[in-house]
Amino acid sequence: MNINNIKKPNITSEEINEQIKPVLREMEKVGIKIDCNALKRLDKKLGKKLVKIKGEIFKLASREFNIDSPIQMAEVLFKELKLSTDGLKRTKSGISTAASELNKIKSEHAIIAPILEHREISKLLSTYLRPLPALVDKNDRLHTTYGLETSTGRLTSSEPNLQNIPIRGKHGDEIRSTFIADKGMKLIAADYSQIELRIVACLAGDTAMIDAFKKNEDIHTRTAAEIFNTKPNKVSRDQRRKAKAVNFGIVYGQTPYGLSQTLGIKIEEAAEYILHYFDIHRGIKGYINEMIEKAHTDGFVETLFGSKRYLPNINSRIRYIAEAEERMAINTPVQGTAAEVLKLAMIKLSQELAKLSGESGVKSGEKLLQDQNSKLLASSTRMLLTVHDEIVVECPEKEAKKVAKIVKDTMENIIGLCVPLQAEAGIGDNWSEAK
DNA sequence: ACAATGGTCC
DNA sequence: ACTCGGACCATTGTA
Repeated sequence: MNINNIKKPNITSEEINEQIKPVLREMEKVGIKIDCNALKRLDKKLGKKLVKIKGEIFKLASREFNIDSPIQMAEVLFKELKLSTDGLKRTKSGISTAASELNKIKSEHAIIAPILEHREISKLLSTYLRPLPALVDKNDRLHTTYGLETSTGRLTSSEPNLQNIPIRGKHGDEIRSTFIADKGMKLIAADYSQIELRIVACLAGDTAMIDAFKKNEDIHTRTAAEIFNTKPNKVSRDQRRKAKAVNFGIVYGQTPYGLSQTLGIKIEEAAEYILHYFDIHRGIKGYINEMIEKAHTDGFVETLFGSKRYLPNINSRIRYIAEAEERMAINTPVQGTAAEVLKLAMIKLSQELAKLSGESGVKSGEKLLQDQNSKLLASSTRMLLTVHDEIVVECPEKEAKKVAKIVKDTMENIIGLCVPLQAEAGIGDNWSEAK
């Protein structure tokens, strides 16, 4: 890896993981408050809607069946209603009824739209709205468990997973807004902007990309201008959307097929975009080749802080297996380094926030003030959540602005890359508002 | 109890 | 002919 663009870290990934552990245990213990009543109201509202949609689906299918069963769904759609199956993905047991596939035949029959809506709502009900209220403590707070065992170095969150709480979709905001700050407190949500792209720009030493980030340009617009041979101010919304998918895909080792699926365009068109992209971004192309070559010869790749991922099947004669590991070889250093940067920021931030409750707290060492002090700590500033490139903090209302600045500054200055790191911090009474 | 399928997040 | 990076969880249906 060409690390000439980056200062050599003086800490290893193992040390980072040791230091993040107590920080995570503390976050788990504190938990985050949710508005159970709001959650139950939403449950009721969407529950009613679901019943209505169910009726529509049965009417259009001319019979009742289990909508949650892909087998029965496929039978209704493809045997009874005889919807076309060509171009649709197959599963072991027949035709796939995944949303991405149903979207392709949406115009064929009026039953598809309510099915998709049913899927969306039943997902929210069964995974979030119903289970979460049952998991709160006596203070209405949810406590997740963070894990360190991933192949890239990212954190996991389980029981409950608070890293996949809905944010897109029709009801995303409604659900996020049930994650609230305690009385007298505010939530601060801060996330890195395009941290993975910034990291790959540096790992790859891609001059065009480094230049863009240094000038604080809109990276997707710039990419669009590049691949569509136009000026940034002439880029259309659709061109920017496509360029965003291209940028996104770089980090994943995206293929023309994958990009065509994501964008719903022809493979040939996708291939053109990618080729044109690599023509301009020689650094990125070089990085990809370098990682694949390293994985073939060494059997592993590594992150900036030295976390290794072994790829034992990269020399497999079965092509798709070898190719899968080649994509991991491309992605792991990027995703893994981003994870390390976030962990470092969390470690530093926990220290900064601890200092904060120290200064605003007790002035003398009097014994009497000790429980006052512990009360103060209970309502003081602390980290609650982390979601891969985001940190959520809770703090007293009056300090929110000050704390937001500390969070943002800590995240942005945690490491000197070849391009600036940027973090956006928002303040609100709930998670949705704070973003 | 477990595999398959599908869906949510970054 | 067919595929993209990393997780966790709910439901169905079979063993």
